Amino acid sequence: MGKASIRDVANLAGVSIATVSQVLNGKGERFSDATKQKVFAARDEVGYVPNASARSLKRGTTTMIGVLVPSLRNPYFGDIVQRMQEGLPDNVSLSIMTAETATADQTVETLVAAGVQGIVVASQLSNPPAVARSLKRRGIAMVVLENHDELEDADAVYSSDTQGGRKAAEHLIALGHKHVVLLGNQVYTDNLLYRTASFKEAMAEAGVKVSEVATRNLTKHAGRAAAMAVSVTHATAAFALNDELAIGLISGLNAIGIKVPTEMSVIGYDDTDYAEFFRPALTTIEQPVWDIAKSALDLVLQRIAQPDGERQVAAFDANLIVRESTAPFA
Amino acid sequence: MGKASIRDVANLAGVSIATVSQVLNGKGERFSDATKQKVFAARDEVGYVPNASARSLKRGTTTMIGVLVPSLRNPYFGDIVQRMQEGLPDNVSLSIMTAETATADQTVETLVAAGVQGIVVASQLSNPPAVARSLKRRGIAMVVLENHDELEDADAVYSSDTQGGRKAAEHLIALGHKHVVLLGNQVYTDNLLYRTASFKEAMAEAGVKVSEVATRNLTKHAGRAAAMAVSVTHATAAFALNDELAIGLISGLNAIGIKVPTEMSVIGYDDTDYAEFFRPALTTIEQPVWDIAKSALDLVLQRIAQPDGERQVAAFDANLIVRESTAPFA
DNA sequence: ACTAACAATTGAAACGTTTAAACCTAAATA
DNA sequence: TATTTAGGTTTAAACGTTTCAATTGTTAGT
Repeated sequence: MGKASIRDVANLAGVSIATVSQVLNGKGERFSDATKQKVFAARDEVGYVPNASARSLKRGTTTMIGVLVPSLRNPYFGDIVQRMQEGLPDNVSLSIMTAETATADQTVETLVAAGVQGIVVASQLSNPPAVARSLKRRGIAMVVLENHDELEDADAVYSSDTQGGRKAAEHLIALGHKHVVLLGNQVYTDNLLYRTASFKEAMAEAGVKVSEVATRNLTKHAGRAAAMAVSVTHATAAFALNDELAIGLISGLNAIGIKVPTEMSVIGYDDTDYAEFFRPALTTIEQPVWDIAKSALDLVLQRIAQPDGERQVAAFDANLIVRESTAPFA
Repeated sequence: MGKASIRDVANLAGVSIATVSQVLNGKGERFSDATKQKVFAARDEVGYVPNASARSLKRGTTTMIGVLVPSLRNPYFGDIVQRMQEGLPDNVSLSIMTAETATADQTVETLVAAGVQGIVVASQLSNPPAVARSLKRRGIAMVVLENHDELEDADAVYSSDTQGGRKAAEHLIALGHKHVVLLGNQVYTDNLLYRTASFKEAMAEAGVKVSEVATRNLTKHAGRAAAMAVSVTHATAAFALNDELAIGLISGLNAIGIKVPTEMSVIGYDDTDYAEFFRPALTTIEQPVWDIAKSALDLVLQRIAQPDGERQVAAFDANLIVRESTAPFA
């Protein structure tokens, strides 16, 4: 009834547990075929599956990688996680957790306690360098999905938010807008900080006025709720900090009778799947999800294999995708 | 350098490892305050975190629950997972994996090997009753997110697809449509089987013609690709097996100049967040995600605590949400 | 026949915890 | 004074593996 252990297999096969272990782990070059057969047969008969705890206790290593994202409700992160999952080597598995800023540090500890070998962090930590240092000291690999210069103790992969913010700005400038709103969270994460800073900087250079409208978070609902606040600024274009927000904003704008893009242009960020399908199709800044996910996975795996290599950083371009939600200022 | 063990804490504090263990696990009623302080201080100094493998090996129990969903790219599942995550008791964690039909069985084994205590399965298994039996024999709790009558060895939670399919049909019938298309996957899962069967049954009763258009999968892209095939049927309404498909279909229809809902009505399934924000806002069948996620979590936890109780089933209603993507047959 | 080499298998220690039981000391009771 | 009680702490076994060194047969070489 209780799960079968290696001992049950050994007894049934009439061999020692050492034999069972070696045969089942493919170290069985030296064992006779007869023995191997007996072991496999016994394994199948009792339905033996190695106890993961015991194995990783002995081996001193799990084969789990933790992934920490803010929310799986945002398809951007769903996509990242999905892609990492798909690219996973056979013997390793992902432990996915979600945590907003407030609980991110604590969730990292949960992951560590669960025995992960490495962590990919997309959530905003309270103090990334400190967490990175602590993890490194404990021999756990960490790669962050952000551009943080002071992060000496963690590998990083990101697409340039500085570039993305600027491209969004330049697009709006090129369309002739003179007053835009920056729609975003008030609890800035580092990525968003770069994104907004570069946007504002570019706008300042061009002499375009930017009004800021804060939101509670970066969801569609928050975007919709902000529509009125955006409209009273009398700006002619808006930069939403992500696509979710943009979609919500457009929906809200629509509800109060403001047409996008004729009366107001909206540009998003991320280029999630939905951007293309939404109507008006979203003009947005593309983050190369596929590359980000793949690099993050590669980097963390590599760091686990070789803890003391040089710090690695993979930076990708953020690209403007022009669709229907932006138009020239008439 | 290597991670600190309980022994390091004990040495530094000048006590035995038993003391450390007991104090740190709150069994320390009998220990003097002085000792407790020393232990805590030592723990903090060396940065000790209990080794999860060793702990669960000894305790004979992990605190991990596996979740198996088809894809995190579909916000329906993202939402379910997110909600389970949010409702999680403090000491337990979720191990989320994705697997389409082909690999679902194997992924269950991966989860088992990782030491989960229970599994919530939303993916389609090759042979659910067999998997359920096998898991039960090994003392692992399982709850399936589907309505499967022969599943004696697993708890289940679902919203009635039979009801949902019928409600979708009735809505279209009430609007006066005489020829509709059923847009869906050719690899039917059990849930979808009920969904389509009841839809077709209701349509047959009402004497409405239904044309079937198969898709490769249930994604937005598949929906868009099917637009032409749908249009050539000359049906006046379509039932898409989920919202993703519906969104894709509408987008595709639009691209070939067919207006929704004036020229064709489209109804989806799931009522994901996007249904409400999409334009035209999606008429769809709501699945009570919150209830489903919560019940699934409760049930699996309960089953872990008490493996030999009566089989539990939680069934919810599926509700029609009328928005803008359906209109009377003109 | 005697050793050497080899093939096949096993004994036993170790991984880091938890926990029941045992132990020690000092104070309380008889 | 002898004995119990209680408080405070430790000993040691166990959990299920993996793995190195040791052991047993066998066969080959001289």
